[in-house]
Amino acid sequence: MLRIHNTLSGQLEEFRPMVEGEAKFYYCGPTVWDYGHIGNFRSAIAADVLRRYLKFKGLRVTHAMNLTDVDDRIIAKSQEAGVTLDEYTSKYIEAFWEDFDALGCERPEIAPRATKHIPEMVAIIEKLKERGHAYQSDGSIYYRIKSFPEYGKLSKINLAGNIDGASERVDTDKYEKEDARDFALWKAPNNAEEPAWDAAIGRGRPGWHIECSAMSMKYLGETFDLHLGGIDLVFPHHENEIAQSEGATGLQFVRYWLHFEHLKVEGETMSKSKGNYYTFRDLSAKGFSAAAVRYFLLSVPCRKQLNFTFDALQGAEKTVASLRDFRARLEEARTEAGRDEGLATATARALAEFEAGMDDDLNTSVALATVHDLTRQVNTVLARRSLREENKREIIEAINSFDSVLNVFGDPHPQILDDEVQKLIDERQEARHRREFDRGDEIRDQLAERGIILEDTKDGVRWKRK
RNA sequence: GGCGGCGUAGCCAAGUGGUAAGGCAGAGGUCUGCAAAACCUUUAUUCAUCGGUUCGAUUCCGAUCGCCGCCUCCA
Repeated sequence: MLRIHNTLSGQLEEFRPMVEGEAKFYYCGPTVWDYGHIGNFRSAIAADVLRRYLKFKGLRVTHAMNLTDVDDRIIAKSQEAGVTLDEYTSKYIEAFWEDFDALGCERPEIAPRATKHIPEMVAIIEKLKERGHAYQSDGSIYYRIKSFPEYGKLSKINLAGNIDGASERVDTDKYEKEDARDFALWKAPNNAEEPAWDAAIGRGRPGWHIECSAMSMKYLGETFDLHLGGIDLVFPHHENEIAQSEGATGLQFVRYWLHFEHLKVEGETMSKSKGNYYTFRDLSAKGFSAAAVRYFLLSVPCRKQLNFTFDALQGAEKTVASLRDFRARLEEARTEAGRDEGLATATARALAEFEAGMDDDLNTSVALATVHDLTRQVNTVLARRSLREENKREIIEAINSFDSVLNVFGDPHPQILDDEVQKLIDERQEARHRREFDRGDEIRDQLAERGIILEDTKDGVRWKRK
């Protein structure tokens, strides 16, 4: 029984999908120009872990996510560069999916783009106007917050009080709005050159929030199970999505809202001005593996802040290597027939504890702890070379189950060595048999320089890539 | 000013009203020709500080200090 913290109720709730055996969720992805930093990927990986866990639970998953490909900044930057919106955004979008794949995330079923869904947004805006939730002012269209009394139910925000308290920072005169709290659904172009769309509601471009309402409802239905995103989206983005969607349909929009906490870097906010802003590509350039980055980012439950440090990432690198080696050693292990009951019990218990941990609001820390407990126990048996056939099969199955959710074990099947390296390894073995250890060590060093690490075991020599 | 989150060993951290998971690093050992890997042992009388409630608090309450986020445009 999966229990998740629902931002809407502020409580831990049992997750019950609308349709038995099926889960539909939407994940608000990053804006194209900001796609690559590790905070965004922490959220993307958290969404991936949820997706994988729902499948682990036997649910059929429909997952949609977007990358925002139109906003004021994108428009400004594309104009600066003298290219079309599409030309400007496509390189970021390609790069995003490359990183997404590298980090072991499964692609969503649906990855819609705002710029391809203008008519759907316009349709919602028209409906909102009909129902009195929207009004036109100066060529732009705004949402009338007064018309939606439930406004604030997600973020629990008390706008009236806040705007008074923070009034010195709100320049209300700047807007042609009935109320400072109202937000734009459709924006009139600032100038004739600006990219814009012609629609029945006028020439313009969509406001930020309307795209997610339009695309999520188009692909997942007017009411759907889960909506996820970074905690910074709670207000105003998701609050406004609720106002738009529920205002237009009169139905509950989303049943469970999940929000992921932010990443800190060395205890501080990650920001470009502080010089502690890291993208996944920055870390790759420093030699860290995607597997280690993934492991680190998912090692703490996504509802908790996580402090990124290079020490911790270094540690993740070691851990991930040992998991990968463990899986390889397990697959290669020689066995005797039969089944050790103690180990079988430990395997079953690890699976149960893993699931219990994940069921508890996706507690990946607990899930990983059970994985480590099991691998240590199995390593002990492997070291004694006393693994039984039945146990091996069960343990491999358990590891595959863990990894179907976490995807941190890496590829168990070693790549093929080229002939030249194989020849050196053979030569070293012969030298060692003649007890010419200097020659053997020389070859070992030589191979290490080429990134191939040798380990001598009772069953012969093993190799792995650094 | 309003609202919320956090502060646990050198690092990343889980967690609970009943006496501190896990990973990395460290120390000692086993194995090895030497390594590597793996295993074994070990590493917080203590959970920011100070009070309170309780038979008992790291866990609940209050205060203090420190860090993070939202409250404005933009994703």
